Amino acid sequence: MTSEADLGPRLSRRLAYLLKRAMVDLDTLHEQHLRPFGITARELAVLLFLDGREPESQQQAAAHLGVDRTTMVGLLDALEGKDLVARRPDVEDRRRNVIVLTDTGQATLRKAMRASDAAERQLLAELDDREAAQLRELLKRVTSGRA
Amino acid sequence: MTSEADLGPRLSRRLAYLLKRAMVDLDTLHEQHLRPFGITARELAVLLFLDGREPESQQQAAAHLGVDRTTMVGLLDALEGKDLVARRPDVEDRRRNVIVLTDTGQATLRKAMRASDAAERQLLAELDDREAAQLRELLKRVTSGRA
DNA sequence: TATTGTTATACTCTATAACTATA
DNA sequence: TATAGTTATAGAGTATAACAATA
Repeated sequence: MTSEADLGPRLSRRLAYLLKRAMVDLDTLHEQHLRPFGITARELAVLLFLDGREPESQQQAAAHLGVDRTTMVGLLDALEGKDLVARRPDVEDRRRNVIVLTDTGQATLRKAMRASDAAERQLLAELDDREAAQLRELLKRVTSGRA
Repeated sequence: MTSEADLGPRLSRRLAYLLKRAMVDLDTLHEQHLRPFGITARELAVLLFLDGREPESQQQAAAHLGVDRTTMVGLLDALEGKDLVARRPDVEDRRRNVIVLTDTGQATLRKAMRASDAAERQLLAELDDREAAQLRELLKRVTSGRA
């Protein structure tokens, strides 16, 4: 999926290679599984983030998601164009837009999350349930150390 | 390192997030640890790849590494400019350049690999040796399924 | 005619600067 | 004066097309 030929063990055992390879493969799987819903993995992440929160302004959401506010504009343009989110003027500060999921957004989120779960399962197809949980747990500990 | 604020458990437990986060963190660590040697993680990968092989043409190397041949030109320009690799005209097919590590390239490779090992150890600082090996093994099995 | 290395061009992604409307 | 959203612009990074030398 990433490379067709052998890189040799010295390179293919490096952590950077293994992580990148897994990420690229998961990206490809997400692309396949999310295609029916017309959204990208990144857009799904935005929907999932908005769903679990009190309504926030564009900039608050952008800061939390770690994207630039100018990038957020385009991201929301796309999602709004698909009627998955709505921008509502903030009544208390009319400079701000409050971002909310539409009903369609809610429904799409539920279905797309099942598709994403399927993509993850396919990535981990070689592992049994205990090993899959172990991998997730180890990765979580690795990243949380530098929260 | 990646995000300053909490994303909520629904998002921060996704495999895509965990993998990307680990990769970005490792990139940052590599940047720090490799700075003294004046090379990037990607350039180190090229050096490591060349070291374990019979001399190959630019295109063969590019294909193995999964980069475009036009991208390879710039990559080798940079490495050649630092006197880490050399292009030698292939005596049997004068269209080709054979790529070899210079002595400086060999020495830099050895030192940079130790730095890369240190970057990996720092990424996995929260894990003990057994867990670190486990993570590596699980990732290897995940990716090798789609070789 | 096809292929290697190269250069020129275009495309994507993202960030910086500038504009507007509100505060 | 400062801030939220937006737009315009510029910068990396990479891919496609075109070119010169060689096969």
